[in-house]
Amino acid sequence: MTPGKTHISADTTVTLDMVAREAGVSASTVSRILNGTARVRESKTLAVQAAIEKLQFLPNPVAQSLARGRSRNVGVLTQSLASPFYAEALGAVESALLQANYSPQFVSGHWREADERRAIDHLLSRRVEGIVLVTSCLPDAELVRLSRRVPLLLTGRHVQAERIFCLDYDNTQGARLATDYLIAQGHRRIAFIAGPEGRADALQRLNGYKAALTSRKIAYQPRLVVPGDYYDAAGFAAMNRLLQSGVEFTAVFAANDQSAYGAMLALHRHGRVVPRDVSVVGFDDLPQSGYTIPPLTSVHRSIDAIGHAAAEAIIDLIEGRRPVVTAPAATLAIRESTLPLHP
Amino acid sequence: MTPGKTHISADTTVTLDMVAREAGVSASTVSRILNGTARVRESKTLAVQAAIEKLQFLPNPVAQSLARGRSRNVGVLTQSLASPFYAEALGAVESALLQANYSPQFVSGHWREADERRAIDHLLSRRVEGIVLVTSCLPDAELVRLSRRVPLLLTGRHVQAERIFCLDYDNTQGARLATDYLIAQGHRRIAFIAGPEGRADALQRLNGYKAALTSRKIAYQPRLVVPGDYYDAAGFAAMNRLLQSGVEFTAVFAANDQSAYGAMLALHRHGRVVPRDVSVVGFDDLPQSGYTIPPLTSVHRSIDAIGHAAAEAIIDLIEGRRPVVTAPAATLAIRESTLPLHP
DNA sequence: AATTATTTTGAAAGCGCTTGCAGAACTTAA
DNA sequence: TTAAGTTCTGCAAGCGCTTTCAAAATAATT
Repeated sequence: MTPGKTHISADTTVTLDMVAREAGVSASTVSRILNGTARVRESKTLAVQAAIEKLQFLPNPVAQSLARGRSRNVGVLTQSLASPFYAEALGAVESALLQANYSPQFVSGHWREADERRAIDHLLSRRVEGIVLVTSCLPDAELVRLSRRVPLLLTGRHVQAERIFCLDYDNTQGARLATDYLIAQGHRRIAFIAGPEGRADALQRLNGYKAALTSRKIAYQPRLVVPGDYYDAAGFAAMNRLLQSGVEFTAVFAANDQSAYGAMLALHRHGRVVPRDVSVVGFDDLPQSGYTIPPLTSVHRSIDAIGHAAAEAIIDLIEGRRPVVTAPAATLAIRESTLPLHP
Repeated sequence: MTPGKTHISADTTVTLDMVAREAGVSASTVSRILNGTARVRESKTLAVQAAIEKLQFLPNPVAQSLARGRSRNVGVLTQSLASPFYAEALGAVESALLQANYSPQFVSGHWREADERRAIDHLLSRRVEGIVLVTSCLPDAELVRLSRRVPLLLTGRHVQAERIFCLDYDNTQGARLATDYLIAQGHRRIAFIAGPEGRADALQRLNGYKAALTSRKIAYQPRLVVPGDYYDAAGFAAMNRLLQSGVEFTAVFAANDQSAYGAMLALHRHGRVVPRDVSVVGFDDLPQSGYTIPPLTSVHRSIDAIGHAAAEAIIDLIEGRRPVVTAPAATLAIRESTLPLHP
């Protein structure tokens, strides 16, 4: 193969020594130039750069990791790569991490403790220097224990520990915002489709709903709250239950957009028109939600900002700094699934 | 810290030598036991296993990679982690790869050549042994060149080369299926909302649409075809154009589900009821599509199966085998967005 | 011009694991 | 019991890079 001006070079891997030889200097010098860890004579720097260019040298990060004793890998655990909500966050985490020259290692836990544990072991064996937990199923104690091995960035939940930083994205306040809005529109009988039991963020959303009600002196009615699990199917089922139970309500607040989609379909099936008969509000503001019929009013948080913040915080933690990040506050994207009660 | 029976051990990293010393054997022996690369006396094996257990030893994959000259990393390039369609495929790829003891390295290209190139460079520098390209923006020649460095698994497009394996997921046939169905329902004026220009899969879908028409002796009418880009917004705009242009049509086939969502909203805005006035069919069958209003008829392919197949194929390629995988054929998920023309 | 303080460099020793090679420990055959 | 086979096992040499240490080169002082 003739050595051509190819962007992608031939198969033999070029090593640092080869560069050193080509440039007529020692390996140490090349390394120093590469890492900027010491002054080097201009002329040599130039020669080395030329050699690198000529040989198309790419340092081998595996060897670097081994020599430095640092992997520059950070684990990113998500429950499901396929969830539209998390997917967006991951994109943000990825770009921020890459920018800081860390390599994200994505793994997923499928909402199962055992899977999550296995995934984390995988990350540990890969010598990650920190882990971003985009929600976690594991008990607090286990996370605390894990944090002794490697710093943790946890979203959606609060666990107190030296090396755990929790990025709260204000579920409570978001839920309040949504409920307040419905109340302001004159609604009094507001149903709530809950998230999966036992998950902190789901609980927070429920609490926000309750808080809004009580602050406006509206009695909290357990009958208006139906269980869900954040999936469309459960939202559908929940709304059916609600409709069949005969409780009166003029609005529904769903713990997330997917539940809201399901609920809207159920309403549609029962001949109830959104928003004329029932107002619906979701939570997450998926990109999708601007194109449902009708477009869904939803609690919005910049997932992108959250992802970036998470990445930055874990880097701070890894590098021994105290993270100073704040997740942006929730806002309400008002669209067409809500209407004042008596126009 | 008292050495307790913790799942997660203390901070000092345990090395193979420590295990060797603890078990009273040499490092080589430990290595051989770990890798099963040679017979070892039963008694030593036991001793080593005990030592491993006691010290909670986890081999350092970085060192392994360096020593073996193999990373066991495989790159997975997707255009957008956030796309609901790809996210699902990634999950499948991940699990298959992990199962075979490879580590997926996800990166995204954002549909931009430059970004994709950078992402690939990142993968190469990470010494991946193969790359799964869940679609690619790069020109054929570049992929061919890349394939000389590392085997490639390409989906959504066909490029001929020694170490490129293309996993076709039958866009043409899927589009035909959808169009045929509409025709069978009596529709003759079928509009088509296209995908992004220049992308192979988008073109294939258009071709499938055309093929179905001509095979039924229906003249292909360019006026019925409007451009889109696979996003909801474009689907919305496309339908508006169609409606304003005044062409008659009783059904629409959108190049993907997201376009269909946008189109349905536009129809809704114009007071056209789906499916009574217009039948709509999508492509991809996103999980979402069972919960739109009305639930969307869509071309379905098991993304999960595709992801698995892709992972297996790239492993075959890496390990020097010829992949023998076939993507499952497309089927049509018939739901409520379509109706016979004259019931 | 002779010293001394600085700045550059290279040699060499790892990082934690794998593996070719050859000697040690057992077996089996004679 | 001894020679010839087999089956284990340890030594040592890497894998490709970083980094310490001390020598070499250069610059600053007297």
